[in-house]
Amino acid sequence: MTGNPEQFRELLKKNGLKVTTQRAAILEVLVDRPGMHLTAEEIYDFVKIRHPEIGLATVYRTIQLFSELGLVDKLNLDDGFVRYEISKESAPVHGHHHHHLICLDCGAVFAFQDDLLEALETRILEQTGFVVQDHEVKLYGRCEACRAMQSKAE
Amino acid sequence: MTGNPEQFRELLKKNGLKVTTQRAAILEVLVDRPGMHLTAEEIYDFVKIRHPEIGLATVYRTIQLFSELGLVDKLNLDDGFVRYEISKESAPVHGHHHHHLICLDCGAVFAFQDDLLEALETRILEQTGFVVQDHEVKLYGRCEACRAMQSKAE
DNA sequence: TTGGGTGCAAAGGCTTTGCATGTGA
DNA sequence: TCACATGCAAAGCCTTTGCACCCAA
Repeated sequence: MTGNPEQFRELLKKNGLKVTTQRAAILEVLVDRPGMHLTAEEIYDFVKIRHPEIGLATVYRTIQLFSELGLVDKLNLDDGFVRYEISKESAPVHGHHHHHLICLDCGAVFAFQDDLLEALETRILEQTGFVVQDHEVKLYGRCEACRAMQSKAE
Repeated sequence: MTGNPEQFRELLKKNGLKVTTQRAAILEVLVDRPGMHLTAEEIYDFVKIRHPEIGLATVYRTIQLFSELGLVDKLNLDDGFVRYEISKESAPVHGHHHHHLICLDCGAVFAFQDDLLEALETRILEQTGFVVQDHEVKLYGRCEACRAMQSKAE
């Protein structure tokens, strides 16, 4: 999670990067909101509360940096925004941790942990010779709350 | 596949839409290239060969229309372009047909057919009450050709 | 000291929209 | 005829980039 400031400092230093107020502030916003899928603008707004001087460009640059360092995961819901959340893994390893349930009614996004895809990946390797390193799975449907509301309305 | 012009005319008429030269031309470009993932600009370039008068805006509008009609599937490779391919299903049904293998080395995109996810969807329903209607699966890794080239180089 | 980092504003690049004109039914 | 469709150009919108100033190390 790299909620540990010391780990964060080390990671940056190790890559020849500086530990700035802005970077720490952006990380904090993300660490405090695990599982939320924030756009750059939303992150910007949260950071501005405590650091009004920050620029949107810095948020974009920092998020991209964090993404390269493996600190955040990207999520694209095809609504014109790229979204970010703090990575489940702390290390810069491209682990298997992308399952998102997206409700077509209310737009809510849920996470789901499952490693069933390992079997699929094995089959792909056998049949095509393609080695899977990472995956992104988006499942569209209807969440429990929306289904309950719908059946009540009927 | 709706490679059948008659089906295409019927589908448009049924929705109160007109069968225009442009729409037919764009569909033809897509039908002739199954499994290719074309950007709007690429479709535009192909259509222009035979119909130089067409405008890019028409391509965007038509593709969006086709998407709503279920004639094309969208694919987002996070490179700034939205890509389209003719739908495997002809009907406006959101079927289960999204598995893409994306090579991190050469960028090639392969399709893979598999319904292993049905088991995952059942599990999700049981554990969360979320009903999955459609899914998009992107698997990132290394294709056979790139792996072969790599091992040869070493 | 000094090279990386930041803020601001301008530029980019894909996509959408307004509007006058064109055209299928 | 006439509502829908098209072309062109302008506008939108998210994101990136240029540049002068700033500040961790």
